[in-house]
Amino acid sequence: MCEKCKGSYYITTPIYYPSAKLHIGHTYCTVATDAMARFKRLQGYDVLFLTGTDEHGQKIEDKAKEAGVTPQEYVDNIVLGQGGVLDLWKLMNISNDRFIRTTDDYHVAAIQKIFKKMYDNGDIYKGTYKGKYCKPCESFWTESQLVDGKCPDCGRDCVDAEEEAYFFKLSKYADRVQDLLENTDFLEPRSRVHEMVNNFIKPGLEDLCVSRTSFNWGVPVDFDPGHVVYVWIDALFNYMTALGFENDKHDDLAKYWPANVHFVGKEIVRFHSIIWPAMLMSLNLPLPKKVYGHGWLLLDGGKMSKSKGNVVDPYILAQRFGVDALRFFLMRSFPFGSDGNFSNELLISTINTDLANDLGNLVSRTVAMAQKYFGEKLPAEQLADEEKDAELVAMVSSLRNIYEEQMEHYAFQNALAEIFKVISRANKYIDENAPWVLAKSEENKPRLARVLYNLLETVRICAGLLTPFMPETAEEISKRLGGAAMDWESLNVYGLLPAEAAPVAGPALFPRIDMEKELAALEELSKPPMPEIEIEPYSQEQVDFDTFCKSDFRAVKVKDCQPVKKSDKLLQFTLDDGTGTDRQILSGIAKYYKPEELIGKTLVAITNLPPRKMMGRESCGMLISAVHTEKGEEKLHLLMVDDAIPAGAKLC
RNA sequence: CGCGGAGUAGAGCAGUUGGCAGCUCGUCGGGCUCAUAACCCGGAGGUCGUAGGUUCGAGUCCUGCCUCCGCAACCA
Repeated sequence: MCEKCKGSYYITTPIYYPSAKLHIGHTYCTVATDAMARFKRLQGYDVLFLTGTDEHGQKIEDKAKEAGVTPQEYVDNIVLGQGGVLDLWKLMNISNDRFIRTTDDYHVAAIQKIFKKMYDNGDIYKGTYKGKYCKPCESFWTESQLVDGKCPDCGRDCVDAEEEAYFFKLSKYADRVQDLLENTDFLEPRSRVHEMVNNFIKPGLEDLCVSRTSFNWGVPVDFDPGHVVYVWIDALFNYMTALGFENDKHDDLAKYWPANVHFVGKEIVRFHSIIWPAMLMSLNLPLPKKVYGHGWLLLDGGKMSKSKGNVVDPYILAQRFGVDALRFFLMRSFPFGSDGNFSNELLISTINTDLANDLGNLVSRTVAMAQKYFGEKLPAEQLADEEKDAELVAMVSSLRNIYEEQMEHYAFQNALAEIFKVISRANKYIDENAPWVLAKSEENKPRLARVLYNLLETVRICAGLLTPFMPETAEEISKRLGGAAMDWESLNVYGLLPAEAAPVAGPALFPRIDMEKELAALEELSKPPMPEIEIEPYSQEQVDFDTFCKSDFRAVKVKDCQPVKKSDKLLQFTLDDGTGTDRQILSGIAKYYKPEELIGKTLVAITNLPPRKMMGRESCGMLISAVHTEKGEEKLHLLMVDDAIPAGAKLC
């Protein structure tokens, strides 16, 4: 096969759930996929790069209701609106060929056909979702969710109940999926395989409930009104409907399926490595060649989450530091397969060290010397020095293949490290050859010209290989070198830059960032204006007097208070409630109080709540606290009353 | 004994199939003046969490233990 027709390459990101704006974690995954897609294009593959959004489900329905809009309006705003998903990918210079939304007409119609096909072949069957039902709560629970055989919400008895639903025969494919995971390199990194097999396959795969009747915002099951297709089939098949599977919108299935790789976050590895292959097996379709579960960006050592309020906004970072710098940082700093600790300090120091000091400065000093010593272009007469040039030339000559090897294994961090080893070597080469000394005598001009040529050629190849990560920077460097070639083949041939190269000066590619100042500025920006004190909105619903009177509030004295083992939230109280028998109550307030400081206090408790087990211990009642929010942080104060009040005194 | 991951220099991390413990930042000393106060060289700093085992040889493989993180559980 000729070099220029290497065949097709299909790569995907997950389709993201637009229940809120996307953050740096989504950006990380998409940038990685983009880098891989651009790398494959550079190599000469015919690439299809797909990303999109997964727009159905209960949560979106709820969010839309909250916002007072239709679900469609809600997702349209987050996907298409200003600062939305499409805007973000445009800003980040993402080169996706297609963007699929699960609300697209062709996808919806295709999903209905797929569902019917699996129903017709017997792998989807109508069954009953057997569970426990709590009548007062109107909630379904599985056996394992029950606490002591009672409703986990209210502690009351549950009854056996059945609800009609469709199931996919996942269990039928358990053996084949286990074989796929254990005996092929379908799922990478390898460490994820153990997790999947031990956690989900070995305990026994149950058939999967693939429809819902509890909400409407989804693809309707067209032959059974009232049921909507649940996320598994709806979302996972996007990878195929986007190519024209069961629809006429596209016609690339033969060309691109099976996918070369699905990049997914580790939280959805399970869906992609177990459920997805099983469904494809059911339809007798080829499986994707690989699923790669990448790590997460952690913040302060923990998961990023909206509730923690520590979500990093990619917009702010891209606007302050530049898109290429941000893309570079994400790929350079973290091994793709494992978690990494994100921090602004690391971001800034990476930009300063690699991009400003090493790469930017190398380009700057090289171009400046060429112009200073030779004017418009280098002279053709050049003198190589075998001994002095050998190491640099050898490193640059072998760089493309070393880089390629790393890229093929999704080791972006290592691929970039290899490039920067060469950049570093080039800076050293300048020192070794001291061009400013050579420039002092006319007879050394040919040698000087060759030294500068070697540097320019090094920059050409390094910049070319940086294209997948920093497309704009690579293009700018090509211009600075006088329009240097950076196609894949040329990056493997040392000496392609014309001897009479005519470099062009320009402003610093990556100005150094003042760490202290920048951190302070970011700190300011990331602080959303938090109200000093925030209180819970008042209830609009009225409670009738009789119902209220049923609540038996009592003053209680804390006899003892202990932390609960293995729980970071619970405290166990032994209380004197005036009856002569100790009352035990568990309360999730360990974050706010040290156990010992509560002993002896007089508190208020509601005593006639049904007992409830927590972490295996019984809690008889609830301690009353005052809660509010202060600068975005939840605050809690136990109600402590006058110690003169005797234990058991009724509050009314 | 729920599942999984991690513990390597002051900080952040790399160490693929066992073979002289490395990188970046910081720090200390030196060099250079082309360049973005940058670049180059050198020094200091590690009982590789811990105890045992396999081996000629273990950061790497095996076993026990400790600590941290994620999932799960729980948050009346």
